[in-house]
Amino acid sequence: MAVRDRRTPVTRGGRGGRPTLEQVAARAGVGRGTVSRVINGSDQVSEQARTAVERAVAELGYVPNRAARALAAGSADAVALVIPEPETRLFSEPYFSDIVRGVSAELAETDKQLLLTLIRSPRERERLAAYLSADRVDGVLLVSVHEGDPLPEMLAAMGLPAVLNGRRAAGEAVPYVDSDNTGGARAAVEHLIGRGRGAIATITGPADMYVASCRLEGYRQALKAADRAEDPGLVAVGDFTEEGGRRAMQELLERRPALDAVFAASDVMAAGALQVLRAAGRTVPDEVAVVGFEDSPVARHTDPPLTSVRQPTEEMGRAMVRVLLDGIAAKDATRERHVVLPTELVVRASG
Amino acid sequence: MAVRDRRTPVTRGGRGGRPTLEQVAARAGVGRGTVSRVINGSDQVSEQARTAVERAVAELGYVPNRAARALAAGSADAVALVIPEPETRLFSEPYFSDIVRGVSAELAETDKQLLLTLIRSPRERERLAAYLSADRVDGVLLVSVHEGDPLPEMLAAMGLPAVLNGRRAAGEAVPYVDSDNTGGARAAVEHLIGRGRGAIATITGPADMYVASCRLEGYRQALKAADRAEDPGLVAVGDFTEEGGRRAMQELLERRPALDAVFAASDVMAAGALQVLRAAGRTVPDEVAVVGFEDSPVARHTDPPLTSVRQPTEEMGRAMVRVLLDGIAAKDATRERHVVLPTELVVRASG
DNA sequence: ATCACTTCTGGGAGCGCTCCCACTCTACTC
DNA sequence: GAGTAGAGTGGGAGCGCTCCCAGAAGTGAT
Repeated sequence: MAVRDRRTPVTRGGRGGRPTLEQVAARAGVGRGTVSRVINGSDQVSEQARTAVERAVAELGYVPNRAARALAAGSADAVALVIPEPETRLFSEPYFSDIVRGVSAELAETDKQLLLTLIRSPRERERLAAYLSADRVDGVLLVSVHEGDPLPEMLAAMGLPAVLNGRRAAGEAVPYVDSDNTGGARAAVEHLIGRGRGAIATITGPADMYVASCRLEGYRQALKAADRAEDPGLVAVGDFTEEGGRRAMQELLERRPALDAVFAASDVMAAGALQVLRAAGRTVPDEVAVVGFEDSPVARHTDPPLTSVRQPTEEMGRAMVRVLLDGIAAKDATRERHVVLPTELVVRASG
Repeated sequence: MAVRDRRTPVTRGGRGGRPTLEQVAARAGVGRGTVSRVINGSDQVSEQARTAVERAVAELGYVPNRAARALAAGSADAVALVIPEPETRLFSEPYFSDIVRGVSAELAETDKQLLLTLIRSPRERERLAAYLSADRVDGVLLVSVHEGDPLPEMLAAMGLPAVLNGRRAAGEAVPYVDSDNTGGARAAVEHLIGRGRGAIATITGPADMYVASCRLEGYRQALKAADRAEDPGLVAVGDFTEEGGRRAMQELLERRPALDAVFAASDVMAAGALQVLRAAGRTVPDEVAVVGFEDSPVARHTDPPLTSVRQPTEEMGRAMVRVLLDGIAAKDATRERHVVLPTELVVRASG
């Protein structure tokens, strides 16, 4: 007689007695191994056994227990989406929502789960690594990591695959998915040139942000391609906020009153610029054309609606997952996994 | 000789050999049970043992293996945030972002993980229940569930605690956290009345949505409280989209050209109304005052900026988690868990 | 019929925890 | 000094899987 009856033989904690793999095996008249093989799509199973198991699974409504599987297999079947959330409420931006949608969509085709982690304090940041290390996730998607953030390197050291959205700097080593910021900016400015604008100003993001420098680079490329000299007086630095956009526009107006176009490195800054232009009595787009970047909802609600550069945000989310899964599968080789997706200019009334 | 050397004694799959509870026990010179007790904060541990274990944990950098814990304890230490995502890209709305932030913030204090699940097809919807049932989560947060959706009842039948954000209908039985839609609408309309507006129109949401009827009810209450008769001609039905707002405004203008105020049940519809008013040559707020609902970013970027009713969205997220954890803890009693949070009127230039 | 493969298959062992029983101490009480 | 509670503790059993090793069955060549 076995010594086992202090606990009810039925499942203890969880929701009602879900069937186990063992029960499926019994019902199908096969061994556990065979059921496991069928569940995991091994081809080392006879058709007969397969059908028997599949029927049993259906009849019992069997769903594998994730924890048990993770424990036995040593993998988590989950990836984490980590979003550092500094003072600004970055996550509120539709940009992130779109990324999440893409991620979720692509992940739905796997049976991996999506674990959402917002980091809102340095303390949480520290605990994160420990959390992630405890065999809880197979990989990490990092959104909006800033230059100098040690997280990617920490993950790499732990051997945890990771993917960034956006490069932290030129020559980013960690796998990433980015949009073609330079090309997008260039297209925007070329559009302005094509419309006959002569004095095209730009409001950039902070100089130490790589996106910002890419977009500025695009602006320069377009000017150069059109054989125009670049006038430093037409470049003002913003900080990706509306207020920053206002200040920068003010500055530009003072320095170069004759400007007839502005390319802002973000829609929000463009919105700020629009306000200043109006206050200064300049009509948009007649006297000054304005183009933004991102094609956020804001762009549709400014007056006039903003011409802007659209990023394939959702697709970026999807691509991130593909790159990550790739990295998880190839566990060893740190093969170059860099994806840059094209942007698209959306022309509206502002320029 | 034991029969165990076909597999390396070291951990197999996962990232490098993380220490196990057993190793911590050995190092601290205690049994597994004691370590477990310390980790889980039991008070049945002597100070001496506790310190020894704590030191060992620190020295080894021990982090409990989640899968093992879940398997042994029969609980998942995770909750799912389920977001049905119909045609409209609901998730992009800042509203959801804010909910997520609240949820995440509140959850960070527990050691539960947040699992994000977007449902974008009926097929995914069907698979969801099976997924959730496999002991994968301890509870479910449901965002934006529509009337007639069987999900909450399915979860209840499975014994899985769930919390809704927003009621599906009056007398909602499932635990929920909602904002005071009626009160918010009432405050908005009272504000309009207080500013001396005489013919106050309203653009409502779809009649079959409970939120919509609540906001309409608030409109009515305010009129009644001011002893004003309600004019059906001043009520137009929208659908929470910008286009719907435009149509409704058009309709109102045709029916009641003399109206001098509009309360729209959402900012987006208010934005649409604003466009129509401008096209019709009406100045806002001089000739017509406009108030929206939600205080979304759109409200800050319309021209003029929109007076709107702010919901404590992030706090709603937090409250949802609290209610859910409560439900998980009290596994049996389906005690009334209904929370309604107050709103706040944010006055801007539009009315 | 025999041997060597190849394909399938059952089931033991073990993943790292939590639970809980049995047991050892201490500190009181009478 | 025996008797009775606790308070603390160790460790066996088991959670539901995956892995992998032996074998059983089937196939073809000799």
